[in-house]
Amino acid sequence: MPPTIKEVAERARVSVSTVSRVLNDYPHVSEEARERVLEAMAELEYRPDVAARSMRTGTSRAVGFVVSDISNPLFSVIAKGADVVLHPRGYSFVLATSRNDPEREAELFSALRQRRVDGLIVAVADERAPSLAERLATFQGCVLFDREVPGSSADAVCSDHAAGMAQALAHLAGLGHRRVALIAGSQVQLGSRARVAAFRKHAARLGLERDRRLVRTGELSRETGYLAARELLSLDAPPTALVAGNNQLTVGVVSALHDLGLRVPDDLSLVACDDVDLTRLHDPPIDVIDRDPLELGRLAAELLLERLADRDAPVRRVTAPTTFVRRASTGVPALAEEVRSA
Amino acid sequence: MPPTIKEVAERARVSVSTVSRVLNDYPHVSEEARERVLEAMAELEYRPDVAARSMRTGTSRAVGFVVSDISNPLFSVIAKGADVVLHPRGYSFVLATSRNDPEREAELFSALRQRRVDGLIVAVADERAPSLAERLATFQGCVLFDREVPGSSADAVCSDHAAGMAQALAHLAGLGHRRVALIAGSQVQLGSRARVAAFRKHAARLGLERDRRLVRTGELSRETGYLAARELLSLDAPPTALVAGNNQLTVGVVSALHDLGLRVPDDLSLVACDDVDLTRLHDPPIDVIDRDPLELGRLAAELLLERLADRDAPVRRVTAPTTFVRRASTGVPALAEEVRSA
DNA sequence: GTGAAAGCGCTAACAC
DNA sequence: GTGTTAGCGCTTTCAC
Repeated sequence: MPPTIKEVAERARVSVSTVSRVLNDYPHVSEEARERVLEAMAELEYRPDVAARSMRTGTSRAVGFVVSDISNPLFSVIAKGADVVLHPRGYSFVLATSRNDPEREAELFSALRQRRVDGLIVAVADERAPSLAERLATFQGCVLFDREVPGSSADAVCSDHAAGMAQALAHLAGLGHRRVALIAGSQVQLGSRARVAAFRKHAARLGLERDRRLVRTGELSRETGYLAARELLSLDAPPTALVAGNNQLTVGVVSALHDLGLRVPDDLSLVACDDVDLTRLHDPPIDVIDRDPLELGRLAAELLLERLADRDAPVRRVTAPTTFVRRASTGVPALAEEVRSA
Repeated sequence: MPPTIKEVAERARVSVSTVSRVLNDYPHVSEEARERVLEAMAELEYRPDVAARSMRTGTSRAVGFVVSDISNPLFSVIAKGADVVLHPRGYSFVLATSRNDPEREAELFSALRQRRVDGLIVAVADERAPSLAERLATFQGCVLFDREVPGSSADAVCSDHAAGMAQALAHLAGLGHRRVALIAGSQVQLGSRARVAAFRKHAARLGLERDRRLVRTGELSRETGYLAARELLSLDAPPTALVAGNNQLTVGVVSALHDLGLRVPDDLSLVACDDVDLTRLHDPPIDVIDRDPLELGRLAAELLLERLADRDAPVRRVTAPTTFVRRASTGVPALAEEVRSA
């Protein structure tokens, strides 16, 4: 059994209240008492019981991290970034995965509240889920990742998807592409929505072909990426360039190209969203719209800590940059055109 | 404020003990009372407070997951697998990352104990860390992943590294390789130790060249993989085949080959340990010694739950299979020999 | 500057 | 079959 505050008090020959005061850095404790207490705590390797403390104070120094799938490298790196700032501040990290199912997610929120986690870092499955804003508001703090919940006053960290998409499309247009396709996620999540909107806007501005069939949305999975890529490439007039709107979609797209025996960039130019080992070490390396997920995790954690420190601070939504990284998966469309007409 | 057991009791016109009995499925409750309680709980959306409960019972229905780095896909997939079995049983998942630092890890154990987590799933940083066995024993249950702690009676789930390594080396030997190198991790972790031991044993059995310089051990990082690969390839007599003993090492090795302008399998045959997107979608696809990390996570969680259900059950160490998956990154050494002598 | 004591929400004796 | 109550380990008035 771990030592209790009572044992520390006895050993230090003071009352439990004095020990508690030392523990919580209260001012009115004599130097002498404080020292005896500190000594006793060290000798017993005393650590205050979190459950008891949280029952008294309503606070637990734990935060929930809710994402669709922790094995997605984007989320696992964000988790790592958040941990980097949370851990030194004494916060624990409760992981929960929603599988992108709003009902399961609601259940997770409930369980996390029951655990009295102080705050949440969460990429909600569906921004329009019923009474989501109210649910989120039951936590002392909540930071949305790349999401926007109607009616919610939650803080958020988002990415400037438009900037990277604009650069990528400008690059493709400059290369001579006119038929560019996008595979993206569901429109109930800001991240995917922003990518689609930016794609449409900049495609129009750059004079790319407007063809609704060139924009596919669906689940953010490998399967969707695979199927969408195959469908796009079997169009009468297939695209000469493709943007994969998420790391899982990219995996599917690359598999599809492989199965079809198509080479990048000769047969198709490819741009991925979010940099992972696969995009960096692919042969040839894949152009990406990149962002810094470790930094996003850090930012989210910092926002959350600030919120927990001051519930009444103004709502903050911070936007982190994305940039287009040129590598070797994009080229002139000429060859692809030839291949097609051959 | 969430509803308390008292409010439920009042609403159901029973005492708190009856509510508690219903909550904990005690036998002696009248059907009528039970129903009124259930109804009241539903109406209030009551969820028992975990802190209060855990203070009373000493149990928290939370487990700690301690690994070096959650962004390593092996660990994030194991986490996912464990979550699949833990979540439906009502357990929460507290994530903690050690960065492979035994001191930090000890600190994490202490924090997790303070949180009263019931059990641990952990890949310890250093099996020989001082009083590690005792530390682990302070938890009601503990499952080691691919580790063996001297003097500890913790359960464990391990991989049969020897089997996959034997198959891989037999394959390479069959292709005609005689100089095969291994890059692996530190010897204070069973996983790496087993791979090195199996490599040495089967290399000897198959009559491969014995050259100490061909076995490199170090940190399980991309940097180590990169540097070790470059060193091996600049040997007077470089290896004709290479086994990368971990997914991070593989990333480094592939980078090194890329920087050196070397192609697989023409210039070097490559076998990786653990299958990831990179190995599957590399051009050419990389041969791997594979295992099922999702299943490993499930297994670990099941072992832990069984331990928590019966502290006195016999210690269990389960071993899951590994298999060599032939793809396209290994070939006859002939060409490499020519290249070298040219 | 310090101690005594109430009480956070729950479970588990114990009494009836 | 049900209610009363002590107490888990802590924080926080309130006295002194």
